[in-house]
Amino acid sequence: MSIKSKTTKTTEPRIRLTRDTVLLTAVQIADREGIHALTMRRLAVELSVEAMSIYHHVANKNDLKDGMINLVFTEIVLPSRDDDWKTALRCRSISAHQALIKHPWAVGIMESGTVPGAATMQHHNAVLGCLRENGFSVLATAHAYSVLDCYIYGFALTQINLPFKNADDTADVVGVMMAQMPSYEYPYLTEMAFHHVLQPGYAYANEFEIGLELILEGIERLRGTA
Amino acid sequence: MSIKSKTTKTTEPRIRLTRDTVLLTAVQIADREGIHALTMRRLAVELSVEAMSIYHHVANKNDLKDGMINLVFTEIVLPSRDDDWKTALRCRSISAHQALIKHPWAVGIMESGTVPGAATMQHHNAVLGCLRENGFSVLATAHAYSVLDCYIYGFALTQINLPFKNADDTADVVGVMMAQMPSYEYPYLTEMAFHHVLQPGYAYANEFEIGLELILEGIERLRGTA
DNA sequence: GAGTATAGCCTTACGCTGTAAGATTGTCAA
DNA sequence: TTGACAATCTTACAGCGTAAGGCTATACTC
Repeated sequence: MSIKSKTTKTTEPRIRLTRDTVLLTAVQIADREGIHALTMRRLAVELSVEAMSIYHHVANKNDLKDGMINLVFTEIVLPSRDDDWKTALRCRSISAHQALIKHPWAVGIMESGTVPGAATMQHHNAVLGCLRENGFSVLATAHAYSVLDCYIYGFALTQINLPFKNADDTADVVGVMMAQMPSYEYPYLTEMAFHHVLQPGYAYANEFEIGLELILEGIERLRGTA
Repeated sequence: MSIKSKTTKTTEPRIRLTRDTVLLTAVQIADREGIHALTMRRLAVELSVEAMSIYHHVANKNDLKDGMINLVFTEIVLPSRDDDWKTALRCRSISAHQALIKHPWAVGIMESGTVPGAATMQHHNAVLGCLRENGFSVLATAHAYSVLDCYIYGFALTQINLPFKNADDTADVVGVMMAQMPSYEYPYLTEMAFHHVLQPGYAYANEFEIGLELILEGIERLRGTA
């Protein structure tokens, strides 16, 4: 029973926005309907608020995106100190890949200088630490981290941009592409399509761990080098 | 002297647009001023034309982007048949990296299902051929191509999104970042900054060929496998 | 409890975007 | 010369991010 409740016009208690609810709702919209559906007005509707109210919790749309990216990093498991470095990095890499696929807009909006948030910094620090504490020099750590993360981001980018999302799609899309072009023009592309991509059970996502293992083995050889 | 030239109003001969000039001009704008500066009206001005005229040569802005991407692929050298597979792939990979850095918008607009153009298809076909003709099975080729190209795209993405562009920038940006955060909070990040990134002569771009070599060696081990 | 400052939310408005619809005009074939 | 058609232009619209400023519920002071 508030003081106001006896007056004729019971003004509803204002549900107050927070930066976290704004970011979380934005991520949900982007996940469900794509990053293009995420407009300030659309976000406002979802928050039962007017568009301009959001600007009291984020500086602008770029700041909103930065916060969203940081939320994605929150989901990535840090390399565990209980495992050997290779296992730890493998788990963390698979987790990172999953997060980027779960939020397919993330890798796309990293362009144009995002400001790293706390979770992002913590993540980078932990991965660097995993290498440094296991016999990698500073230089070797830099090399290893670069090649590993570039692969993870590049794979996610590639997978997300594939025109097909599942096995059924694949047959359709590849079928149309193959029909449009004479098979003698791109023979190796055609071969790859028929002898690999169109085979039952094919899914590009399976490729991730194969490349990951190749790179982890390469990183192993960096250990102990200057 | 056209027939019309004796009339009072000498109508200038219309300079006719072509898809190629539209695409080329669009690439120039995006290169010079960033992809955000590339609007249909801005492009129209550059072409001395009204915005809607462009739509007679491209279906819509997405089609424009597809064409631009294909133009970028045009610049990437194909793996040479005169070299051994490793040299050929190395040259092509470095060339691809250069093209993506020269047109930093390219990797960013590959999102959301671009339709591959002829140059793109030819490029993929040639790289696949380079592997298939040198003792790689279809499966090994798929693995090799995936890991290699993911690395190239991921590296370009990473390099482009770095907050600093040159050595001078680096000192500034890292300096500000380090000042903002207590060094004990992210010790390994701090170490990497001071002992590697801030060292004279540092440039992240140099990292590319190191990771590339690591991956090429990994690919070599795929040769002859099923 | 009353008064007041302020943070949070809303209203209005502006210049920008991509592009649909249809008028107009330059060019080329007959 | 004429007619057809393809290329270009004009106008218009809905939706975008966000600047400026008004209103009000809440929280702090006395």
